[in-house]
Amino acid sequence: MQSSEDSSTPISSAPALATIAGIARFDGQTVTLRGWLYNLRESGKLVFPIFRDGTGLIQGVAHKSGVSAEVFEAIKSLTQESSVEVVGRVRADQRAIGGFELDVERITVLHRIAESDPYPITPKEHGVEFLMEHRHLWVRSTRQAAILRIRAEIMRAAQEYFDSNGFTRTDPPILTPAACEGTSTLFPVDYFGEEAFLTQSGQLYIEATALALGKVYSFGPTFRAEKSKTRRHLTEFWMIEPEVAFCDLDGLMELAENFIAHIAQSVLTRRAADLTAIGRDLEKLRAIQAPFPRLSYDEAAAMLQQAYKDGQVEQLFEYGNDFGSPDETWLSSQFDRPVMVHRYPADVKAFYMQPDPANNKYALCVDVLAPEGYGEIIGGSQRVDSYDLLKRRIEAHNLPIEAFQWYLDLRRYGSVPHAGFGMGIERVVAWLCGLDHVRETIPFARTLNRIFP
RNA sequence: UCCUCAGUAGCUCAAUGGCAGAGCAUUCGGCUGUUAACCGAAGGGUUGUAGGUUCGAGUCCUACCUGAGGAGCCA
Repeated sequence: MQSSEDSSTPISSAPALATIAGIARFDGQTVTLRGWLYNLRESGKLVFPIFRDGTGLIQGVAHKSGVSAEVFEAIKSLTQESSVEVVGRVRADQRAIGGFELDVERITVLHRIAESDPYPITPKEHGVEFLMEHRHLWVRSTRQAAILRIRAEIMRAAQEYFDSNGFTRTDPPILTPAACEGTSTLFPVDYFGEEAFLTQSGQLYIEATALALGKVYSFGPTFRAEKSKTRRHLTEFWMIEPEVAFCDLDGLMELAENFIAHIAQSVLTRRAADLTAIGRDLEKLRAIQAPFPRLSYDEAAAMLQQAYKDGQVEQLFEYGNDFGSPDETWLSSQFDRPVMVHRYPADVKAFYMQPDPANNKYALCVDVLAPEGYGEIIGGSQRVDSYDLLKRRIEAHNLPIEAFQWYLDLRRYGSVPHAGFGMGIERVVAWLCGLDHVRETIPFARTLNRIFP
């Protein structure tokens, strides 16, 4: 009977299997590494193969007089990204990038890439189109791998925050019968002859589960058929959405700032090496602590109008409109941590947002704008809890009332004040990593002009 | 949908309207500590597509295709 540990037994009989990230504890010992050739340098009778194994990079060294002719030739003729199993002695060395080198003793070439069809992504520069066309290979690069590890940590920390604060994860359906806010930005699918849509938000559904379980969240992909071609947009992206019964706007803003601060500090603690590897300024992340600055829409609008007078923004902000992208960029650049803008005019916001009792021209909503021009990362609100008002809103927006009967039931049977928000994971990854574009924040980005590979 | 920019070797880019080039990658040779190593050599092209102007077009004009950045909309 084979034990499960056999899966980590080297292919050839060989010393203990090690990973590059955990190589330090094997100093002076002979180990087996499994991975790929990252790059190869030669200097006469010396070869320096650099290996990667998914956890890091390590430089190997072999001297012609130190190994058999077969081993030396095998290393010398390796091609980039050929897969190998290497046996060698780990040696601390100041000259090496990771602090350790591997004196190669034996090598098994699992798959050697032919010279006639070399690995396309070389260690030099490449353009966006070429890299996206080869995304399935691009993810092997150290930078892309680091970003994906940071993404994984952001997702883990986000779930951890809710899981350890009394929330229950309740994921809504991805196939949905009707639009939340109009159908123009939805992807239609054929559902046994009926038209269905891919979800663009699970919010309405988690309002239902929040009234069942109190504090809930959902986490999954969402789809928007917006023809947006910017560094902040994907057509398929991951959103994490909490929804809380007996919660008002103030409670929601407190939740949002504590949630974001927890994610930022977790990434800083657990993925500092990856952040450094991709060139992120860690000081900017250390500043991300609650509380965050809060601005009412009116205060933000006044700041924008003053900024126009001072020549800091190009276009005069017209009071009553939603903020444009350049407006958000300028506003967020005034702070060293995310800024929460609340109480927008109800007219520019969604039908399900609760009016401010102090002035019903305003909606009890909040947008969280990330610093450094990364834009809106969270949009949320207190929800309308009155049956009559919600029904009037649905009718005023010309939405099909039949499709919303179940949603109205939530106000018909034991309605309570409740609030929630949605946070786009990719924008948070782009922001925390300091990236130019969200296409690098997800393994395989779906954008306006790309659904390949 | 609109605005702007780009498309030349496998990749990244040059080329005043006048012989289509370099670096990297690949192959061959050299080098006993290289750090996107370096040095020498070789192979590698229907200049996105279709028209047009011109003695002559990679270069100018028109249309289309593809991509990028931005606006609107959004997370």
